[in-house]
Amino acid sequence: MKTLRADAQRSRERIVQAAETAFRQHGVDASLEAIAKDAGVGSATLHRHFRSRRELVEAVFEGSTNAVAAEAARLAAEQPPGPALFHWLQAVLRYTLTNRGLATTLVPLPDENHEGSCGHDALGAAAEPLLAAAKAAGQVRADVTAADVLALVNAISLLADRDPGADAERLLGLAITGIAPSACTGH
Amino acid sequence: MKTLRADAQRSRERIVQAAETAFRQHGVDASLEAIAKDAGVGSATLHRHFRSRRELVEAVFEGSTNAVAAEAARLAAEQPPGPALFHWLQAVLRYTLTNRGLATTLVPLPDENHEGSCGHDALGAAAEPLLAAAKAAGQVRADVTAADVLALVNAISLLADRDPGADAERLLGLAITGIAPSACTGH
DNA sequence: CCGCAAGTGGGGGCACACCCCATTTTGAAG
DNA sequence: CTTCAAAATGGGGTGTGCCCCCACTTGCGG
Repeated sequence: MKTLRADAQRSRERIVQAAETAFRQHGVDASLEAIAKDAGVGSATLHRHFRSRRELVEAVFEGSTNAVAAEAARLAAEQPPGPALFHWLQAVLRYTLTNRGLATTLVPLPDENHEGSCGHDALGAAAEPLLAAAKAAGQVRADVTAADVLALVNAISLLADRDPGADAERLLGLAITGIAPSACTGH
Repeated sequence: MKTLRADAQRSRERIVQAAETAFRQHGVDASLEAIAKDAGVGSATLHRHFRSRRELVEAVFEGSTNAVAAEAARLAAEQPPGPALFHWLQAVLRYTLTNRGLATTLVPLPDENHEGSCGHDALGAAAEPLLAAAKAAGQVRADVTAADVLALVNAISLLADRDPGADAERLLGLAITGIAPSACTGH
């Protein structure tokens, strides 16, 4: 990033702001052209700043995603490892639920060259220490990874995104404590 | 349903057949117009038979969904309750994974007036007895419902749909046996 | 103050969903 | 077999949205 020109920077901010409003009102599938018009820029400008809808969505939610990631440290300091992890996962879930469509952009793009932009990474990094602590305390199975728990939360978010009738928090609770306590999954 | 006219019936079948091919090749987001053309009908005809893309998708997958539902009975007869349930859930998961995009249509439509068409119902009905048996055998927690387990499978399907890197079967295993064996979710 | 690269936006191309309505097809009654 | 009204059809029109081209404007280092 080689220092955007001043006017370009302004355009970018206006677009993100307009997008934030539009996403809140019409979901993340809001018309990009409408966003451009609201922002007072041409659609070409929007497309130059954000090559894809996804990029725009990530820019809009970057701040709040980092805030949720930061929450992890706070919880780790205030609660024992097990509950800290659980409550943080709940927080992540609630966060995605309050922004319909956000869940979709938190799952890593399959072919992404991984330039670190994806908000998924921030959450992954935040989960790591929480999970490690919970494992050390023997409250979480040793063979579970941060990617696993995040994937599960994300999966539930995606479901709740489409089916408002689903009780996402309940499902998270079930996934954590397990549906079948006795391991009947073997042979 | 008041007996479609013969030609209408023929059109309908040709559309479903063309759609099946198109969905396999381009996913469930394939162009409806292209499907209509392949089927040799006008786009208006397609839209009259299937008021929405979703309706068409459901028609295409109706048969195989019922087949998976039927599989439940077979497993129940051949295996003890616990493994039967687990293996059937695995089967449902694999089924959705082999048809990218299918997972989306298996989640019930929020406002649907529930005319029974939704393939979700068939799976729900199939899950019920399996789950009841597993509960009776004490291999599954008593507070879990059929809707719960299916929701979890569906959630994982949705995730895997978007992130091919996710190991869906592994996640299902985790959700069933639980991430945190000791219930650290309390207070 | 100048020049030019960075930045801009209107408008065009394209693809798709969805619908209107003149026309054809069906099938049952006479 | 003829007739004909209702059922079914499909070409084409409309609207919307994404994306890009390219002539034009603007910030800013010299």
